[in-house]
Amino acid sequence: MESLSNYLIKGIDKEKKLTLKHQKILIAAIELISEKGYDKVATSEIAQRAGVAEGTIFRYYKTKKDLLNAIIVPSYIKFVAPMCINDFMEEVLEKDYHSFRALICHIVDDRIEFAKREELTIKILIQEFISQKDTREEIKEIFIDNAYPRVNKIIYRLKEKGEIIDIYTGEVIRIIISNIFGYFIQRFIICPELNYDDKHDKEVIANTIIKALAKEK
Amino acid sequence: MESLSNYLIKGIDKEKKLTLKHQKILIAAIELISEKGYDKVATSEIAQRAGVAEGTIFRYYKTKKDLLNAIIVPSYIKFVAPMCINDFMEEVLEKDYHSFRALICHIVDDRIEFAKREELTIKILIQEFISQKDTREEIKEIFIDNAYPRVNKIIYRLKEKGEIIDIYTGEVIRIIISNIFGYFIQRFIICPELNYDDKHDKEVIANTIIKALAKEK
Amino acid sequence: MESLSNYLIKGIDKEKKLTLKHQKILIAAIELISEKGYDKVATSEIAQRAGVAEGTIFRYYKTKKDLLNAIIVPSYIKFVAPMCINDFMEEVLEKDYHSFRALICHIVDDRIEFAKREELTIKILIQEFISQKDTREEIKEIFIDNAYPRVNKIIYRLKEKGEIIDIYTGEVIRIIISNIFGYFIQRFIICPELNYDDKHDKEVIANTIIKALAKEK
Amino acid sequence: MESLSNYLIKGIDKEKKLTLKHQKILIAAIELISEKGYDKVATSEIAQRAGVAEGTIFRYYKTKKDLLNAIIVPSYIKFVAPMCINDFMEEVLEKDYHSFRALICHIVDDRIEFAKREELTIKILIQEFISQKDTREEIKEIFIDNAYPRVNKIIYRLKEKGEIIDIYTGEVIRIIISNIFGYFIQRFIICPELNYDDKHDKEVIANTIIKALAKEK
DNA sequence: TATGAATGAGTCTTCATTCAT
DNA sequence: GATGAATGAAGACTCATTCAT
Repeated sequence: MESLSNYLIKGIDKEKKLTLKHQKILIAAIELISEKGYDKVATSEIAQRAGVAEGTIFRYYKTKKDLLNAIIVPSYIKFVAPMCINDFMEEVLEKDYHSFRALICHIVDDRIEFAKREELTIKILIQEFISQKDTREEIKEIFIDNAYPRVNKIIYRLKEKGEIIDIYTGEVIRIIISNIFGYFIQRFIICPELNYDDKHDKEVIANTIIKALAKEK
Repeated sequence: MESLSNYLIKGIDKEKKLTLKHQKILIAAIELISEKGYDKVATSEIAQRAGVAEGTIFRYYKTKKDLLNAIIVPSYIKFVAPMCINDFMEEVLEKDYHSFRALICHIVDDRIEFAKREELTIKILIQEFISQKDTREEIKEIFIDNAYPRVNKIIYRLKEKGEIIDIYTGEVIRIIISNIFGYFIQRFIICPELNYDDKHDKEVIANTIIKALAKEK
Repeated sequence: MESLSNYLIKGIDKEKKLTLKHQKILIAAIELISEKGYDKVATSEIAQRAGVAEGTIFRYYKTKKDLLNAIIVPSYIKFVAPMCINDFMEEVLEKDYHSFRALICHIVDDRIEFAKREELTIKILIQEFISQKDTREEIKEIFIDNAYPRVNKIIYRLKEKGEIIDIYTGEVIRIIISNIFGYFIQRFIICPELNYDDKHDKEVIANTIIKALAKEK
Repeated sequence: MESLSNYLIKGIDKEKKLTLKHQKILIAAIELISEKGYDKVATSEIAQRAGVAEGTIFRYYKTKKDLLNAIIVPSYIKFVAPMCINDFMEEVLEKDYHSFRALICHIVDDRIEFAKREELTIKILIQEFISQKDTREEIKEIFIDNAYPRVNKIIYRLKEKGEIIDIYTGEVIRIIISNIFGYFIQRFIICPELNYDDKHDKEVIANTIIKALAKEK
């Protein structure tokens, strides 16, 4: 099985030009896995929905697990990527009095929009992250190597500027992630049958995080 | 398979006096499932760790799924039960200015202590709830039937008294649950290798929830 | 496993005084096996319906197969017995012109009455005879050893007297049995939901056999 | 499991070109089931005799029961089919004085020849029909839907023409079937070790049926 | 004598993976 | 590249039988 790290390096630009069959396989896999979960989907089922022979899947992915990674990892990376881009954060942080609010509002808005676009893969990402130990370990590793140092620096800066309260970085991250992913889980997994008012929801989530973290002045 | 609702009614006190083998099976199952996840554990493996013939498992549980339920459901019920007890909440709510803070502090403290005691089953509960659709549906149903009406009433009262902000009940619940379970997931699933300072953590979580929900006065 | 022959010898008078539990086991077994077939009934099921512990069954019958034999064999023996009793047949045969008709009518009437009384065991007998090779072999052996010589003699006598046509004994037997058991199979196995007019049915069956076998004069 | 009715419609011509392994599986299954009965044969045993992996069986038949149906149903249909063909019967019935005799002789001859060709499947058919309730129900249903109306009409016609005695259709059918299948049971199941003189046997069976049913003139 | 918990071999079935075409 | 038949290990579950109490 190829490791997630490999995907991180060479994975993304792979998507340039997939063959039609390859695309169909990916789409079928994403649909089915998001419906039933990785372990509950047979490769034969994916092949059937993709209109492809079962063997063909194994031309593109040496193992079933690789196929899962091909779905999860890019999605994960795209999800975390913004936090790895220097300029964006820096810029936000240099701004005026409202910068922390602006930062959180931006993150919440951006990530919810992203999750709406990639609903199925986000759903898979969450489910596999929670239930598959190895997937979790690999994603965790990617996070620690790539996103964490940067995020840590940003949070450190915010604390210095007196924008946020003085709790551990891990806690700040947990509070942000819990509230955003708590929403995803409610919306995409527990109650997908309800209607959601994006604008209202974003506001509530952003406010929750801001009130929890912002330093009272 | 017996329905979860049956467990709700008659399940808990069942644990009076299990035979030794029965206990061993439960313990082995809890350990293994919490380590690897329900689908990844074979009944033969459970039997082996329990020092019991495979067939013996099926004397106690008609199906493997029943065994899972015997683990998950009591745990879930005990987790949710406090919210179903009238007196407790009522009492807290009648208190003075600090009542909402007291309520949240109590819930957070109580549930974290509970989760520490039942770490393995809580872990299983979370993982299966997220990854198994049917488990989720059943638990959801129990919640809607039993806890929701009561919780709704309490939240309504808090809103009336001007203690908490005016957002939907679902959102209040999500914020509370996200932050508590977000902590559990971090502590028990993602980073179980770290040390945790209970007192500090409870404070941070309680504060997060309170700041997010309390009405500014 | 005890052989059928043993039952033949010592089996019947066994029924003198069965304990209550023993009786209940037999009754439960007969009901269940006639409903579902020997292989489809679990000993645990029999024990349950009999209100007896599973182990108790094995006090009375060393194996499950022995239990089946205890049901089948007496039923078979009672079914075949009349043909082994000298006096009855002799007597009939000595009678006047209508003797062959009388014989067949008597057999048909007698065996149908018997089958009605013992419907469940007859049903079991037929089913197991057809589907279980070893049961069949044992019953066949009993027939060849006990009933056949006698029956053969009777048929021979009837041929001599010009009452019946000159075909092989085996064929005579087959024609009689086919038509009687064909009726049982229809009545008890294929269409048990219909109502049956005993008098009419006996007539039809007897006539069928008589017309087929009687020598035209 | 595909319903028997589906087999009725599309099943027969399926046999065009089975793969070699498929054929081997069918042959092994037919042999083993006819020897020991469906319930007594393990799929692993079939696989072994067929020289095939056990899993291969399940590529061709979703369940073991489906495999049984694949054997029984075509055999049953071919057995009953002649009675569903208009022209044949019509033609026979239009004939002269000997038409009823001709009809029965034809049926007896034809069906015995068929049974000789398909001895093993006929054996399976009989055994499973008698012992498996669900198989019986399905075959019964097919008979009632397809063959019965046609057979009923023919019998009605024969009665009108004064060819046969006035008894219920069900009885006519039973007499015919009992005598033909009684022969099969004797020949293929009870005493397969004997030699049979086809010509003689056919005559005896046909005569039995004719004498039983024909109206004396 | 009666129990019923325990056994473990045996059953059907699934499915990721391989490979000859 | 693409196929899909074939594999066989592994899975959940059943049940006649035993045996300590």
